[in-house]
Amino acid sequence: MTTPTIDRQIERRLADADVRYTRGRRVVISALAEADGPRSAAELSRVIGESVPLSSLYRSLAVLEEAGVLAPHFSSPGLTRYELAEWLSGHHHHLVCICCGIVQDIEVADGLEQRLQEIVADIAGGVSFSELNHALEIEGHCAGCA
Amino acid sequence: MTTPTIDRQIERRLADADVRYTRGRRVVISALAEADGPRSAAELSRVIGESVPLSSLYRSLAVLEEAGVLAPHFSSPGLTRYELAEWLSGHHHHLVCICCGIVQDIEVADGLEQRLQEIVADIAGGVSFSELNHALEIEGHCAGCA
DNA sequence: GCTCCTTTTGATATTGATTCTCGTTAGAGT
DNA sequence: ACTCTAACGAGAATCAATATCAAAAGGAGC
Repeated sequence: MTTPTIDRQIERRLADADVRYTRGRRVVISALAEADGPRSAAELSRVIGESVPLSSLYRSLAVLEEAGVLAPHFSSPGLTRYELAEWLSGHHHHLVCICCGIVQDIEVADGLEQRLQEIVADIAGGVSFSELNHALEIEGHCAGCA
Repeated sequence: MTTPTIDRQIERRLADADVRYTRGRRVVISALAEADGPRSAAELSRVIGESVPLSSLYRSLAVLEEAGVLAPHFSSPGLTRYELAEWLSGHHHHLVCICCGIVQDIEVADGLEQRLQEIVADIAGGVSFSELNHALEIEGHCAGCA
């Protein structure tokens, strides 16, 4: 369930953006907060039920992404999954199942994460992009598909 | 353009899979070999022109992926980009433009790549996935969008 | 080159995720 | 409670991708 802390942070962020934190949007956030990885509109709808119609669900996801509360994630053909933005959930990486497409969050221990940051900084030094972020995706077969 | 070496490797792989290396498929491979990153069906079609209709282009991409010659890449909502599989193009990572979605390949120097491998191996050790592959995506703004 | 057989092609219809439209409803401030 | 604007929700529209199926092309044997 959504922690009170996260909920208050979202309330503040949405208020700053003049976006209302309505019932439907709270339901979406709550479902994503309970998930252990990014979820698509269809996956969320399955969990949430009919209390939020698909068209509203899609609009809520778009609005919350626009406000910086959600981040999109792409790993399966033709659909977008969403997760809480990193300033809410903490920096993490993903395990992606090649077989069924499900995505699971992983925390990386501080020491490893720091070494990763160094590598990314080294790479970013020689490149024409202005670096903002990095994502390490590890692909494999999940327990269910093994 | 497609190098003769890569072309011969693909010929052999497709022959082994009983899949013909037809004109349309050669055009697709050639366009992807010239690109400096993954490309979608629409992007390829723009380059290739009308000599390969979209329906055939999509089918070629699916067949070539099935045969292990192409690998899909997801970084923009609602579309799949393809690139030559790593056994053809070499292991590499990606720069993803947050703004326009374009993806550019990057080579990572051997030393850095080795450190990256170590980190991934460390992470994979404590996880319920059978690890097969890793991908480091660096997100930022490309030169055109900066 | 010709025949037969199988794979591939290409125009079109279809699916599925997502977005748009627009009249109705609900929130926030007064 | 009143007003004004943002949000909702049902359905239509869009767009990438897939399925269909008759016609064309590749390859093997003669």
